[in-house]
Amino acid sequence: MAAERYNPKDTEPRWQKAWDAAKLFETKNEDPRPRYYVLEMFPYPSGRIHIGHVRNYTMGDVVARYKRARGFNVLHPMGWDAFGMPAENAAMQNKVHPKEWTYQNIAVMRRQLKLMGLSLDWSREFATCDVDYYHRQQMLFVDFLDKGLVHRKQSKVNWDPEDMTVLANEQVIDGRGWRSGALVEQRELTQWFFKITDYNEELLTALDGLDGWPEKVRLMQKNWIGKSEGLLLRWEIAGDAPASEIEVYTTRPDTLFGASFIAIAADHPLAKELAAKNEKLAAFADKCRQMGTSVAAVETAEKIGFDTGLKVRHPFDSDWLVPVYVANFVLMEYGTGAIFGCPAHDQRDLDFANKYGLKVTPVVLPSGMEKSAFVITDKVFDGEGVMINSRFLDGMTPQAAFDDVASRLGQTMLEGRPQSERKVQYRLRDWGISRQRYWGCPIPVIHCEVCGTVPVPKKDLPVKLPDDVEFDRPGNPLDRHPTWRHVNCPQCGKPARRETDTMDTFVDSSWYFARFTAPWENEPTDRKQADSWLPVDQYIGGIEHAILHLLYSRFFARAMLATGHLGVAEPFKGLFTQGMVVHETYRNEAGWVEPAKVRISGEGDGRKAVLITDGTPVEIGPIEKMSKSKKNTVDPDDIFESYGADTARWFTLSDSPPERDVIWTESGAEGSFRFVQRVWRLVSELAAAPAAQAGGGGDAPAVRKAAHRALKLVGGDIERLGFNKAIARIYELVNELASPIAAVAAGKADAALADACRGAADILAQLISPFMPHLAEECWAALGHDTMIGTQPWPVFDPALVTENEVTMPVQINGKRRGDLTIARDAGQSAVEAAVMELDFVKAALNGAAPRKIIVVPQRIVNVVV
RNA sequence: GCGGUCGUGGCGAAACUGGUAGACGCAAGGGACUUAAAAUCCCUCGGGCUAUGCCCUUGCGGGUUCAAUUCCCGCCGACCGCACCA
Repeated sequence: MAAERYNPKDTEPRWQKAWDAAKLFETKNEDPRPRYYVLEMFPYPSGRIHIGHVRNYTMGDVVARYKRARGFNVLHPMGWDAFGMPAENAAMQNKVHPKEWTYQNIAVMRRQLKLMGLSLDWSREFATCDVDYYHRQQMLFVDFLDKGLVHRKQSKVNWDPEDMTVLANEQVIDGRGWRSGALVEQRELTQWFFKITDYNEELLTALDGLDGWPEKVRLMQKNWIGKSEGLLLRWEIAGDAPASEIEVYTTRPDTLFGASFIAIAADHPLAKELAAKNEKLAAFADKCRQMGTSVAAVETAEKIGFDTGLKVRHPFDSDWLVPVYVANFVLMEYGTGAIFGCPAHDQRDLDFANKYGLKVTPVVLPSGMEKSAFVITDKVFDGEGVMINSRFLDGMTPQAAFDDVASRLGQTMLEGRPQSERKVQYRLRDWGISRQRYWGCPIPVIHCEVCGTVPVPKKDLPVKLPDDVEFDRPGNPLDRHPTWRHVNCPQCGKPARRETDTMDTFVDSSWYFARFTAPWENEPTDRKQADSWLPVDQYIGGIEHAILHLLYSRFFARAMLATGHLGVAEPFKGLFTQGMVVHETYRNEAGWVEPAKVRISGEGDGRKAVLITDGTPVEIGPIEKMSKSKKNTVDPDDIFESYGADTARWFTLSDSPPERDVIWTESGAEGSFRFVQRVWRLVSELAAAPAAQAGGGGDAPAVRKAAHRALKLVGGDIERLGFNKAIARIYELVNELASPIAAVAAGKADAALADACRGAADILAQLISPFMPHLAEECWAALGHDTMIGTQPWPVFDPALVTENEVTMPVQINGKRRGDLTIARDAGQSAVEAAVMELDFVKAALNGAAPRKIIVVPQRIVNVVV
């Protein structure tokens, strides 16, 4: 009667085949049931999947399987974010073509993902480097161009000297390329840009409606868009100068009477003109530019300036002359490249003023402080208060003063124009998408000397990447290709040349979710299908994409809406950012040591690690993100091989909340595997139990109650993506079922208990099915069902089974629990009070006196205050 | 510097909307079964004490409340994002 051990190597491939044969996870667009779209961020085909992918895709799969069981027509597709630099690096290092390298990796990773038993619709699979896909992306580009959403301009760009390509602002992290880590340089280049700034206000305000997104991500996007409301303010230059005025941007016009200098950027047109005639200034400007290239320098850089000798007139007092400096902390890229400095209320201005001995006049007095006691030395005041030293603004709040200044200067004229106007400024810049690389989507444009830049006509699309390219030198192979770039102008027919830049790979991932809804379509999307599937109900991926990919996709949806390819503006209704899988690190004199070679003993501070082979000590390092260099990786294939996919799936969702990192431990994985075996043992023992029972007791209602309670809680937990909690509930249920099932298996229970156990086991199989689908199928079959559990509806929770007529409430004396009271569920306040007064420990506490108060929270708690 | 998140046993963590703090898992210790091992099962597992009970305990210090891990104020610490953005 001893049950055989569960063998995932046998069951997992068997059930995967059965699902495939039944086409269980292929989604039909014609299916009339309500739709649910769950998507995990598609992987870059780097070579092999890592355990982080396992966690990410398991989360999506749990949701997909659960929603399917709840009666939804679920779309759960998979594809490959397949263009990008690593393929070219591999080409250069290993003499393998990027295409070959990429598709080989895809084949390996597809096989690995299939081992996981994910309920994916593989019939919709594509890679972004498929001609079919980038063809449609080129169609989108041409339509965007036509609609004025793409433009070409010369600008200062971030140049990654190692990857020899341009990077978007979003791809520069701490002054370094996000992929290469090389220090980024500034270069002037002509580039293609998507006009994401056309949507800055909308991208900002629509964030409020994204209540299915983590607050953190919304905030990060909000800060990235960086809206500020202020005033453009024109200052007349006194005396002879190359210009007659300087325009500044300020968010604090209320502090205008605290102004003590004007500062302009080294790249400001006026600064350039002055520098042309002033060698010292030119040298100073050069110094500023050099400092500007590295963020590290900016952090420590001192505020320095150069007095131009120019003076401007204060807008409210033409006799008040303010000096003009060129300063290193003013950016040409933001606002007008010129500011007015109010040292008392801006820390940078104060540092600058203190260095150059400029006047510091406080104009906002903190509420409740005496004017005489208010002194600014080296720390500014930037809080709320009341205006002082500001003539007609005195006594106002800063907000009122802001409005007063805006309205007055909006009416005074300077050279025929209002002296100021309200201006909303954003930090967000247009998205530069040109990359000087081969392995990307070609930008479908032709440069003609006569006609200018001409989009490739749609009938001539796709512009295919040539296969015969050389990677023997750095730079863009498309540029060096002998024939590819030569083409006749589609307008005039004269010889012209192709654009050789390709698109940023973030373009590819900005609309793939829409393509999945109809990947066979000739147009980029099938409007009917896209509109009814989108927005994605639940999107799951890493927090590292909080800005880049998620902001670009939101822009793309709007651009596709404007060009008629989509009917929705927001691509992702629900967003979940999952944590990583991390692992402890180990090292000895020889360097990092693989976890598999280490044995651990002891606990707490006394934990010790030794090398298994010779017992020499190993230092236990910090828990870190898995990386090859620290050798703390775990290969999913090894896990599948020794424990099976179900164990890996179960473990990566156990213990830690999904948004937090989970620590991979060998003992934890073994624990999960033990649980797999435990479930199988219980189910198979129950299935093998003798039909004739010897009678005798067991609490059948308690078994049913436990199962239904778990059913209710696990369902709720999955809905809220509380996978770790759902798993804890399932453990609880199994603990509760263990001894009743053992009794049934031993033939020592009556028919009622046996019946209750079979019902509970059915429920258990269904509860684990989203997490461990292979085990669930095996149990379901063992329990005598001839269906697949993957086709079964989620069981209906029966509230009557979990409510009881009596409740047990804790009873507190002065807020401390002293005992409990079991009483009818619907007992009223007075009945509870009366019952409590009869309890011995309450009588003892009262010692004959009457209680001061009795608080009764029905069905919850009683507190007696003495 | 600005903005945000979070501090609970040896460890990962639970605790619905202010209502029994530590569910569940890992590790550890003890025991049963076994010739033995594996597997499995049972018990203990925040700290203290004058121990059938009582006291303390959710980073620290205050406050509100009958009642605080949860709300408020002030510190300390960790992590994340942005960063000369006017």
